[in-house]
Parts: sequence; structure tokens; C-alpha cells
Amino acid sequence: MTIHWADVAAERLADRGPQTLATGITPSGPVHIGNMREVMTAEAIYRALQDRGAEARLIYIADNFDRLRRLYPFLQESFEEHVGKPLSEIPCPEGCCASYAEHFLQPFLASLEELDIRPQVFRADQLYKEGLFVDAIKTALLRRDDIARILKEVSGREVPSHWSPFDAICKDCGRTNTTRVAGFDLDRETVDYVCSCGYSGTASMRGGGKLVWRVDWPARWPLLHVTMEPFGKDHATSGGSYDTGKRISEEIYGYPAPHPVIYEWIHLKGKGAMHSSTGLVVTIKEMLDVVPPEVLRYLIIRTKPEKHIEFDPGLPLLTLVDEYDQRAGDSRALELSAIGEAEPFQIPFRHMVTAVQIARGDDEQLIKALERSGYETSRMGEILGRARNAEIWLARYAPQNVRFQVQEGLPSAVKNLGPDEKEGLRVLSERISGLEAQSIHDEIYAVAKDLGLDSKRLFQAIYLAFLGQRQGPKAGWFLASLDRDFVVLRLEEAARA
RNA sequence: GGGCCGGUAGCUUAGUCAGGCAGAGCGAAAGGCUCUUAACCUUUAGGUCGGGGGUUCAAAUCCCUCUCGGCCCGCCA
Repeated sequence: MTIHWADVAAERLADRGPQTLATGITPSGPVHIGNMREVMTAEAIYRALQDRGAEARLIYIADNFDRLRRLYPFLQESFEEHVGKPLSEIPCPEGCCASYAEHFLQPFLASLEELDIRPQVFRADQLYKEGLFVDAIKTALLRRDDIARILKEVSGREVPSHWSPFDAICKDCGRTNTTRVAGFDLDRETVDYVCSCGYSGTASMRGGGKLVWRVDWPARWPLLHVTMEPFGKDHATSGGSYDTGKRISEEIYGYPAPHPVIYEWIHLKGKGAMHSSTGLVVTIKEMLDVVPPEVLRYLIIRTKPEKHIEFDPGLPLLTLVDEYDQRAGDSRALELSAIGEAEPFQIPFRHMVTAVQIARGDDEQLIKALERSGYETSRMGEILGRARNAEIWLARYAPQNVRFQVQEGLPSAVKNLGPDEKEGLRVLSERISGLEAQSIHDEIYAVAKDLGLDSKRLFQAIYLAFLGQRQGPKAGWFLASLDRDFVVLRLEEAARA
């Protein structure tokens, strides 16, 4: 019996007073399940803290005031002109949302809700515009040399002479990566800048710009009372932004750095780490199209944060769903993954994959097929949800050999069957009335034996007659879920062909 | 060049903090049943714990070293 990693973290934090667990993701593109790990990790610890009766809150800060770094592959070329502007100030790439940032933020927040992750949500641009960062900006500007020294000492990087901890947004061209700070006025709370576009002006400390990332991060810790924050291994390296942030937090802002929890990336099986820039991603929405939210939670929660997750959306994903449904994994991980008090789902996902291919999108047929196979169908909503999951999984991720189609007419290849195989089908057609799945399966073997036929050939003949291919789902259960008159008719037809 | 994380059965991994018989799931094999046919049950096989060295009565676990994979030490989450 091992203590779950979330409980280990919670145990460490619990006696240090009220906890604020912070997460932050930049909505610069579709949020993928690798990004998701940050929020999921914090939420698991949050739940573990609550389970021990500790006082805790979970916050999410959308870093929507970060600038667009480059033209991502999913953007139209016209967006080149927005590179360098804060995400919150760029128009929606599809014209449907208030801004670029909101376009990616909205579906992400909707996914969080679906996953039963309910943080207090902040938007960085709002925090800046409201003036929350004003004092932190003043401090950073005044102690610019101390910050530069810390950056040098910790990361080895010497900042350029014109460096400033504040990035002003040019009022003319809208960019933050083209401006240089020329001076500041603490009383008026403004920063003077010169932009390479030719404009020079004055930016407000209330939304006219932002602190550079390495200062912005530690600056927000005291402002939001952050005591724990998970972050990717990229920040964790020595000399990385946590190291510099820790010193800046302690020496400049007089606040102890939050307890770090470092998480690894999620890899796509055989393809490497998920990365928006490479387009190698499975978005949260894409995943929720295919599995229930609990299973996505379970995927992340069952693995320790510092271990990378090898994610395979093909057959192994079915195993993961079934492992969750049967409550076969680590019990604490299952508990932390649960949403509400749902009973285990009884129909194996693998069987759903067979059933939806028989039903071909007809929900009534699907329910009939499930009932013929002996499944209880009262939890209709869930069953139909799973059916949609199975259909999308088949279309997107299923290997070829699990796909099949019940042929409307008799496949012509049946003509090539030998007389003994046809005889087998005929005899089978006479013996299966009233039998249920297991008995049909047994009967196939019995018929083959009676006729002195290799059972393998009889199975192949059956698959050929119904699917036009030589293999398929487990035959007894497959035939049982089809309409019985149709089965008998098809077997007779095939025998005469 | 320096640092961080990871490497345990074919696959996914627990166990490493705090040394004490290397475990599980999936897959595979055999059987249940004269039956390989995607959901059953039982059993079995499968391991130089990435390599080497050291400490110890005892090392997957601690120390040193090498190696492989990923990431960072410019910008950036």
C-alpha cells in the first residue's frame, strides 16, 4: 500500500496554514492534455488537502497578457502583424470571441468544468488593468539593478544595459517586444518608452504593460498569497525561472516562494512530447470526445507528476477506460479521479466499440443490440454518451483491424467458400434459435466438431458472410447482438451461395 | 560545457524519500471445454531493476562513475 503522491504533497503542506494552490496556462493556442496536467496536478492536491480538513483554495491565472510569440501553424498569415502584442489585445482568429485569448480560454474553461475542476479564475490583463501589480512594478523598476544581479547570479545571463523588468505596450503599434523603457514616474504611475516603430510615449502601470515573465511570476505570488504551484520541468531546471523567481520573491518582494511540484510532459506514443508548436497535440476537447471526463482525470492522477506519461489513443486507451470502469486501478487514484458518486459503468468499452458498429448510428438498434447481448440498459444517458465516444474513437484512433461493417447484402466472396464450410453455416443456422451469446459461441465449436471441420475455417466463414472479412469480434457475442432472424437468413443465404 | 527529471517483465508501471524475499495490470502461453476468433475463470512463464564500481550482514533503494531519453541554462509557457 503506497501513499498517493497527492496525499504526500498535502501532508507536507497541511500544517503550514491556509494554502493557495496556483496554476497558470497561457491561452496562446488550443489547450492540450499536456497543459492540462498542471491544473489536474494542483486539483488533486487540492482535493487531498480538503480530505484532511485543511483550508485551501485553487486558483487559475490565464496568462492572457503575454504576447503572441510567433505565427503558429494554426493561424492565418494575416496574424503575422499581431506577433508581439498581448493575447488579450489581439482579435479572435475566427471572429467569434472577444479576443484571441478568449477564443482559446473559453473552451478550456468549459473543459475544466466538465472535469469538475473549479478554480477561482483570474485573467492577467484584468489584474494589471485593475492596478493589482502597480506596487510590484514600482518595486521592480526601483530595484532593477538588484533583479539584474540575481538573474546574472542564478542563470548566468547578463541582461543588456537597456534592460527593464517592465515591458511597455506601444500605444501606436500595440507590441511589447519593440519598446524600450526610457524612464518612469512613480507618482503618476507611468513608464516612458521608445518603440522601434518610431513612436515614443508613456504607458500606465495599470495595464499599459507588464512585468517580464521572470519577474511577473514571483510578483504574483505575494499578491495572490500563493503557497504551492505546480509547473513544468522546463521551469524547474537550475538557473530556470523558478530558481530566479525564488530569489526575486524572497529578496525583492520579501515573500517565501511557493512549494514547487514539478511535472513531466505527456508524450504521444511513439511520437514524443506534445507541443503546440509542432502540432503534435491531443486537445482536452478531443480527449473528452472519446473518453468520459473521469478517465481523463485518471490518466493524469494515477501517474506521479515527475514521471512522463506515455499516451496511446489507440487500443491501450480502451484498456484505460475499462480499468477505470472496473475500478481496477489504485483505489486512491480512482477516488481522486471520480466526479460525483457515479456507480461503475458496466458495459466494457470494447463491447461498445462492437455494438456501435452494428447499430451504425441508430440508437434504437444500439440499445437492442446491447440488450440481446445481455446488458442492462437503464442508464440510457450514459450509454448514449459512451456510444458517441466509441464512434469518435473508431473514426479517429482505432486500428484498422477493429473496424468492421455488417454487410447489407451477401458478400460475394462467400461464393468461394468450400462445400463443407457452407454446410457448417447451414447447420449453424438450424441450431441457434433461442440461444444466448455464450451458447452460440459454444455451438459454433460444436458444429465444426460434428462436421469434422477445423473451427478456424468455420469462424472465418461466419465473418465472411456477415462482414466480408476474415476476422471480427468474438463470434457468439457478435451474432447474439444482431437480429436473430437476420442471422438465420444470412447463414442460409451464405450456405446456398 | 553545466544542471534537473526519467530508465524496473514484450508494453504501462509500483516499490527509491526512510536499505530488509522485486510486485501489479495488460499482453503471451497452458488449461477449464475434442473449441486461437477482440467480454469469462484458473494456472504458468517472463527480470543482468540502463552499465560498471563502492559503502553495508544486506542495495532497485545510499555514494561515485558512465550511458540512453527528455528538458533547461537566449526568448518563452
